[in-house]
Amino acid sequence: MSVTIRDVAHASGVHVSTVSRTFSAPHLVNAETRTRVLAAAEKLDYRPNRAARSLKTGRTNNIGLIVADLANPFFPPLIKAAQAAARRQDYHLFVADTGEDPTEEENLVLAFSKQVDGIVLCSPRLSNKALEKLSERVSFVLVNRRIRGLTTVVMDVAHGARVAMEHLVRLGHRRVALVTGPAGSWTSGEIRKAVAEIPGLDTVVIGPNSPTEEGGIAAAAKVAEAGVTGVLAYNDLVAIGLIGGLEVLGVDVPGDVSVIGFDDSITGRLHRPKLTTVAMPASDAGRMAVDLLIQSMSATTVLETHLVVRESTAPPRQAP
Amino acid sequence: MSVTIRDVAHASGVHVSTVSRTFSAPHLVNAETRTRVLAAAEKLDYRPNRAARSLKTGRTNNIGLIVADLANPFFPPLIKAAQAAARRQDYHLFVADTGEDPTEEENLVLAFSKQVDGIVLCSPRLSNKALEKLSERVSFVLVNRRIRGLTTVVMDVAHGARVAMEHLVRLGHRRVALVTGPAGSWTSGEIRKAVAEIPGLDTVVIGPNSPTEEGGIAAAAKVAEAGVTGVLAYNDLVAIGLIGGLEVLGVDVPGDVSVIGFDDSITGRLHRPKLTTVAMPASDAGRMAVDLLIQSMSATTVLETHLVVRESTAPPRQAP
DNA sequence: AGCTGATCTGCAAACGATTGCGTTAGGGTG
DNA sequence: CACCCTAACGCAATCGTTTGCAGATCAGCT
Repeated sequence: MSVTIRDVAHASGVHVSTVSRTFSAPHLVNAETRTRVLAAAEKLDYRPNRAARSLKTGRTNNIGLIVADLANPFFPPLIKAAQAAARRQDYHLFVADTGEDPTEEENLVLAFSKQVDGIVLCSPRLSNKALEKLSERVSFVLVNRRIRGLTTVVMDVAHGARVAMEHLVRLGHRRVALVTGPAGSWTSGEIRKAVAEIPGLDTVVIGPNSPTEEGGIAAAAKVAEAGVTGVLAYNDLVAIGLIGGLEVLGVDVPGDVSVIGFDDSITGRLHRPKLTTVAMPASDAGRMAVDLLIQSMSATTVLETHLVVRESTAPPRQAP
Repeated sequence: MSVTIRDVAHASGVHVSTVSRTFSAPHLVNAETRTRVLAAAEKLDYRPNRAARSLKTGRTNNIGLIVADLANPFFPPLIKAAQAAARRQDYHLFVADTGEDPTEEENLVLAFSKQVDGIVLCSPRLSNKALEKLSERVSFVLVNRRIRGLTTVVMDVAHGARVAMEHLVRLGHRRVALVTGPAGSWTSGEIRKAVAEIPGLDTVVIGPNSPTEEGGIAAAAKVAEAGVTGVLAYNDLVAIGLIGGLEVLGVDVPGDVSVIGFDDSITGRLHRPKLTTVAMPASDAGRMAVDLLIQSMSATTVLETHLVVRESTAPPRQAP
């Protein structure tokens, strides 16, 4: 059927092992032989059978990437960067989507485990215990979740949240709402902790919420009732949903309430009013995660975040 | 190392072939034996080695999905649906991104070809000839590209374009611009042809353009100079970029110029002014493409599009 | 000439599953 | 009772590579 190492061996008059070596350990074969083999391989259009290779070696040259929701604009840049990094080193990337469901997350990890050299797990919702257990079966890198002993790359959301809140304080806001994400979200927890430590700020926590536009819309009424003049939302989608919801309630952004998002996603960037948001280094995270995986390094990397001030924040209406 | 079919055979007192059969052809093994084997497999936490299986069978249970740009909001819903459809049938999905580069597209197809049972190729930029050649090496389904003999699922963009233009005509517009996509784009060509056939409409074609926000911004000046009162843009990103660019030039949308996008992407949906756009059934396309691939059916499927009228279109300022 | 080492290549055993074929046991039929 | 048939299972070859080991060749040195 398809052309194998054996055909190449025949065509170039050497043993199969020599052909194998010209690909996987070129320095072990004579330069002249090597060119002869390569020529034959080229002529026959030979491509190694990866299944056979990984059966023998135990490695697959594949990586799995698992995210909560492919359609959430936060992830595509991360996936894109991860794919590019993988491809640069001759790895291929499986991508899957848990639909925010921890059980499905576990199933996916198990399903991938026999077929990849490692998994990049973004914003996992599984418990620490479950993740530690899984890490015995397959190596992985966690993104935006910190667990002792597991290699992780996290974005400094605490810093981002602090800077965002300081921005609101500087504008004159004194009472603000934190519109959080889903219950199990590590970043949501980090943000909450960071904000609690900020002095001179009265904070009301609204959540948990779905990390989508709908989540933001649903939270609008509570925000309006909370008597706040500023909001830090879990992500850009929530911020946008919230702005829309507030608009319906007759609350103007940024006139009556200032809103800050998280992510700096394309959807947020193109929204009007232009969203003030905490930029997350999603591309860097994707790239670093697969690089760490391929080098099978154990490390915990912290990536910086920064505030992008645009038009959804302003001083409160009756400034003190 | 890891637990194999042999261990399960030992533990349940049968031959390996019986174990194999309890998984791949259960009806061939006695019910009692089967439960015994399954119990042993469960206890040992056995998972079949897919590399070994595909080495023997020649099938991989993997599918490749290739898109032009992962970060373009048009694709994530398609990818999400494709992944879900694949997973439902115990397939896994490789995802890759060509960066709009035909050469990379070909490389990816070749790289995937030995490792998947088929490829979903979205909006390919390769020539018909090249695609036909490639289709001899690996089976694939084309999305939004029609080639005789290859199985495809396309969205009826011609219909969408006609309806969009009729919408403009009904509002009173007589001279409109078509802001096209990249040179090799099949959909761009279809739209162009469809629009050319519409009577009573003076159309100026502006392009090719990058299918991004930047592409739209770059086209703004030409649109402003073209003396048109309506625009059909290649996609939502281009439409949004265009609106932004026009705004800078002091042209109001929809006051001075009406703009229609394509895709109905999340980014477009959340934009202000709310974008009038042609909705594309991206999720359906993703799902259908992988279903067709898995059933290895040869077919050409046409998916409907429809116009979503929102706020970026209005009658021209001085109505006739 | 003989020895040592370095290079290069061939040999053959794996890796873990699938599958055509052969064997066995048991039941049904004439 | 002899026969055939079927269901259930074992046997062993096979998929395409990799890799430890050993043999062959040759240069350099004593």
